[in-house]
Amino acid sequence: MNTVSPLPGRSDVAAVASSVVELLEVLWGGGRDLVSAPVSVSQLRVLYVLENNDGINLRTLTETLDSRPSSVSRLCDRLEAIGLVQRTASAASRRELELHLTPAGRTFLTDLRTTREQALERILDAMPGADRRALLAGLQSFRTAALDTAAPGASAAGTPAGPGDAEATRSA
Amino acid sequence: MNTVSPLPGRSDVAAVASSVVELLEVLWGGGRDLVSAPVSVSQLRVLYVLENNDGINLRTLTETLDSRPSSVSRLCDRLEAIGLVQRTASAASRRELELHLTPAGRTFLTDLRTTREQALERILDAMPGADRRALLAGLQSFRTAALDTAAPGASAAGTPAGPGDAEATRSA
DNA sequence: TATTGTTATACTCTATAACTATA
DNA sequence: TATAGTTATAGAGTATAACAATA
Repeated sequence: MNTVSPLPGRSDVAAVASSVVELLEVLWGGGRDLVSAPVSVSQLRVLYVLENNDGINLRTLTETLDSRPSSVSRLCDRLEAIGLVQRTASAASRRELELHLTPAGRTFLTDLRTTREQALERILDAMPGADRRALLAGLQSFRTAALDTAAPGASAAGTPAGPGDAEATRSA
Repeated sequence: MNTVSPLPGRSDVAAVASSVVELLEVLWGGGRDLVSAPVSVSQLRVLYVLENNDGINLRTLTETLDSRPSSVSRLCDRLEAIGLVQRTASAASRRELELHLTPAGRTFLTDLRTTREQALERILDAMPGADRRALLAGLQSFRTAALDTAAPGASAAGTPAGPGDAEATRSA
């Protein structure tokens, strides 16, 4: 039982912790520039929501972010300008629109998560293995409780399907 | 061993988790409006730093926040205007100044922490006691590792003296 | 008339650059 | 001259209100 290589689920811990932080960002309101993101935190929140709710309209996105239509419209302007998001016409109604993550948008999120988890792993490396396992168990349980408690029926953030996922990633 | 009242360290967990998030906010960049704070996250970060570094000058505060003097100067303008921060003349040099948290500033932070920890406790209540204890142990260890790894010698955030503090809250 | 999305306007936050005053 | 702090000025984010288009 060493602290170096053959440790069970070291990057699992990083993945779960990362998803908890993402949860907190949407739940509490957001981070800032986080790593070396070319997008702001506000824009990042948009990407998170679109990742799990592809094709939603601006109104729904606004409500999910607990923001205002004008702000979200401006956000989408810039996200579309840098090619991470796309606005398309809605099939249902001609006054609505569909918001989509572009392939570049998905790639960006993947890269961001990798960067974050690597940063977390540097810290986790300095922790005793027992503590790391305790943290993993605790965070998994916390995430489940947070999802059930604060976001009943909403699937705003949280990585689509984390490695250590045994419970409800989205409850409803 | 129930989940309701006589649980060991339930608010300890909340306090430690809250301080970890505060750590992440300064370490990673910040949250947003968080609860119902009358101050922005940027202003909140200033308060955090001043709480642990009373009387520092604007240059040092700027470096700690990894920002620019002009931005921080504006931030202090507004924080001073709402009475949470005070600028005083420096004893050392006539071209420097000392930044202080006012009593109102300290009260604000105390109230904010209470609000946050209550919000956390609502989630923690939904967790099995064993998971809660594991989370506590894991987060304490994580915080220690994060302080030692990412901020060697810096004491930017982290509640002054948390309940479950056994290790280095500030390392140098 | 109600709803979706946008634009008009204003304030905060951030940053680069220019400025004042010390040292 | 170098440093501490403050003002320009400009871009991004947010919000309220007014507007166009659709239902």
